[in-house]
Formats: sequence, structure tokens, C-alpha cells
Amino acid sequence: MTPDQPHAGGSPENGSQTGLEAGEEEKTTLQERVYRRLREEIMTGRFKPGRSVTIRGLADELEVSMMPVREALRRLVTERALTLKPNRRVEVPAMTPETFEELAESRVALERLAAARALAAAEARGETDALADRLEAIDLEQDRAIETGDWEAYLQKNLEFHFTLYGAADSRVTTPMIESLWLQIGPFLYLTRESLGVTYNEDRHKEAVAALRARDADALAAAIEQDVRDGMGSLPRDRLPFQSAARRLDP
Amino acid sequence: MTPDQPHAGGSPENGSQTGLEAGEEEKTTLQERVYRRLREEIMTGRFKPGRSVTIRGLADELEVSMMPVREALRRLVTERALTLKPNRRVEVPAMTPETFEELAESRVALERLAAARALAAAEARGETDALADRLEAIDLEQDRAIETGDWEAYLQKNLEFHFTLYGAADSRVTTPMIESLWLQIGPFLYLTRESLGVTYNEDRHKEAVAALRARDADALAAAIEQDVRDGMGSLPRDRLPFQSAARRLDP
DNA sequence: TCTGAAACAATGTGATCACAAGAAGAGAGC
DNA sequence: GCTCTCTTCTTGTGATCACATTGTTTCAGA
Repeated sequence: MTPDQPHAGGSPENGSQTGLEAGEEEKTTLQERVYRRLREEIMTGRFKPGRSVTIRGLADELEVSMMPVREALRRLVTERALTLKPNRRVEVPAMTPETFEELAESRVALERLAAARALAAAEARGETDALADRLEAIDLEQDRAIETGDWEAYLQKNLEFHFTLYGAADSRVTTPMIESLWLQIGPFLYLTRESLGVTYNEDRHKEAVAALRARDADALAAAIEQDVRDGMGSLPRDRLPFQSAARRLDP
Repeated sequence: MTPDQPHAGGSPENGSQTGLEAGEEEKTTLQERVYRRLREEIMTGRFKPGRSVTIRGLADELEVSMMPVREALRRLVTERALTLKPNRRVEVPAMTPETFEELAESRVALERLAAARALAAAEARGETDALADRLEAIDLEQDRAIETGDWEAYLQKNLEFHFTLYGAADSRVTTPMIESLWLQIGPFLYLTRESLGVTYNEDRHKEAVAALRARDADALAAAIEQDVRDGMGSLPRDRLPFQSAARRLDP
């Protein structure tokens, strides 16, 4: 739909010529699709810290009007994926060592909880082994991604592993908070790759699966905690693209 | 500002005749003030679960146009203070025992973390004792609120105690998440009062202050955890206004 | 060449309108 | 009386416009 057309709502002819994955499911609102699109781009690091984002700019780029972009941006700001500067301008937040530390600690606290809840929920439904099987399959695919050097797939499978586990608890409170944390860390991980090159970290996924099969909630939580700490703590702090360093990467 | 007036932005004559705390600071956006107002009303239980909220209805009530209400509502939905039904209608979410449990567990996980971080930050700045003094003063006021039977002040001081503590860490990640959790629990607490009458719970604030003075992070976290569990766990589950019961309270 | 102000452009915020989907109500048929 | 359908009204979503504010550029004066 071109903005010149003075119509609204679910006009049947929209979608096919927008930049928003043409031919996809049209059931959702435009704002929702813009949101997902932006979220995806933020997560994969296409928006670099310090880049300022404008409503009209994105509206033109995505070939929609200002309204959906405006609401999507506001949503991302409340999720802290973007920040609202005092000027009312929106930009990709720069990472600081303090925030990084806090994100790691919050992830540990919440993901331990989510993992324990997932085990309890799966066990209550008698699906624990099935869940372990699924996680094991994902972990194998991740190993394959490492072998073939596919960094994107590696990160994707890591994300899939964690959220498959937490999804078993269908926690409508905890999971969204964890998602918000990932959303804040995501772009930084991709930046890290640019500045450090590809570094695959050892993970504790196999230990987690084993703990799950053993119905050992404490061991599961410990494995998840170690996994989070390994993933975020093993990065060389002094060479990470924090704040000022990040600006250097931005043309 | 009346909606009939076809002007926008920071017209100097607005604010005085809106329902939004006339004469207040005009520096913020209208959307921000609507947001705070709604947030306040949700927290104090003026919006009962199941009540459906409409953009135009609120816009008329607050004497603003649809736009600020629309954005404020979306923000509250993102924070899970309100729920977006599949019909795209917004309503106050009904509490379920599962969600209540999950909110309690999440609070424990995050507030333990926030408390520990607060102690570390205060100690690093040499303000630990000053912080303890402030918390003690708040706790005394809370005791006084209990004596005089002022339920509103009681809840207010309880909130103040917790966020004064966490504020010492100025955690830009953890604190907002805790706020979101309180926002989800808040209205339910007030509902609970209506259905159960006033019940003052014992708290662990004095233990927390003592742990703070002793620079004992573990004891502090334990006190906070106990405080959260006492506050949320001591309520008689079978008589709480969950889901169906909540509907009964709504005229 | 540097500084400062004035003109210009870009941007966020709020208002208003149009439209489609859904909810509610009325009325006919059984 | 009950159910189904058609109509009417309500509501959310998207588009577009107006305005104030913030950034940016230009250009004169030293």
C-alpha cells in the first residue's frame, strides 16, 4: 500500500508491494508486522548503536504511513529495545559495561526460574522426555552449525534451544521478560562478532538436557546459569564494542 | 484542551481544563500524562478486571483526543498492565492462580537480585548507612499507617520501601521489570482488600534493614524474599478474587 | 578562517477523518 | 418464546494534516 492512497484498514490490495514480507499472512495488523520486522532487524544487528531512527524515514523505507511505524517504535521503546532520548528522538541504545553486567545477572535470575518452571510443567504433563528429545535435536543442529561455520544459524539455534525450554512452562509473565532481555543483548552480540570475529562459545546444553531427563531442577537451573554466564562472561571485556568503541564502528 | 480545537503540540493554553491534574508540569507530552494517570488508576484498582477499556471512552473522559490515549493504552499493554484481546479490544486482565504464582516467583527472583545490587552499589558509594536510615524512616511511617488503619498509606509506604532500596542500584534493566510486575499485581491487591477486608501482613522490613547495616547481601536477599512471600503467599487462596470471582465483583 | 545569527529543513506530537470488522439490537419467521 | 438474520452503532486501525521544536545549513561580519 502506498501512502498516497487515502485509505485505511485492511484494504485487500495491501501487503503485496510493501517491504514487509509480501504474500505473508495478512491477518495481523500493519503495526504488528512493522514491529516484527524492526524487532528482527534490531536482533540481527542491522541497526547499530547510536544510529538514530526516525518515523518518517522508516515509513518511507517500509512503504507504510507514519502511524504503524510510530506505534511499533513506541512498543520497542517500552520493551527497551530502543531508547527515547530527551529530544524525543529514538535511537539504538549504546551498550555500557554496567548494563551488560546487569543484563547478564537478570538473565541468570529469570532463566533459572523459567527453566525450573518448565521442568515442573513438562513433568506435570508427562512430556519431560519429549521435551528433552526436542532440545537434543536442536542442540545437534547447533553443533552442525558450528562445524559448517554458520554463525547466523548458530545464534538462531541457541535462541531456539532456550525458548523451546521456557516455552514448556507457557509462562505469560517470565518468558516475555526474558525475551525483552534477549532483545537488548541481541544487537550487541552481532556487533561483537564484527569487532571480534566469530567466536563460538562452549555451552551447557548437553548438561541441561541431562538434568532435564534426570528430573533434577537444581541441576537444570545450574546448567542454564552456567550457560548464560559462559555465553556472556567469556567475552573479552576490554575488547567489546562498548559505547565509545561502538561509535567507531558506525560510519 | 478540548478536542474541538484543531491544534496540536504544546499549545500554551492546554492542561488547565483537562482532567489531567491541572496546573502540573507541562514539560511532558500529553501521552505521558495520560499514561501516568491511567497507570495510577490501574494500580489503585479503579479499573476492575474484566472491564473493557475503549480509546474513545477514555479520550472523552480525560478530555483529550484519541491519539494520546491510544499510545498510552498500547504502552500499558506492552507492560502487561492491560491485555489486548483477539478482538483488538483492551481490557483489565483477570488474575488467575497460575499467574499470581508466577508473579510471586518472578518478584522473588528479581527483587533478590535488585536488593543485592543495591547493597553493592550503596557500599561502593559509602551510602549504605544513609540508605538504611532512609528505609528505617519509611518503615516507621508504615507502622504508623497500620496503627491509624490507613490502608492506602500502608500500601504506599510498602511500595516506597522497596523502590527506595532498589533505586540505590539505579538499575536501568532490573527496576523497570520489577515495576512492571508491581503494576500487574497492584490492582489485584486492591481487589483483595474489597473482598477480604483490610489485612495487614507482617513484613520483613526490619530484618532487611538490619542485613543492610551488616552488609550481608545473602541475609538481605533472604529478608526480601521472605517479605515478598509473606505478602503474596499469606493471602487465603480459596477466597481471593480470581477470574470468575472477580467477575462477580464487577457490576 | 572563524563565529554567530538567521533561514531552512527535518522530526515528533496531537487532531481529525475514513473505513472495515465486530458487537448489539431489532424484527421476522417458526 | 426462541432463533436466525439484517440493520445499526461502536470500536480499532491507518492515513493525513498542522504545528512547535529541534537540527542543520548558509552566509555575513570580523
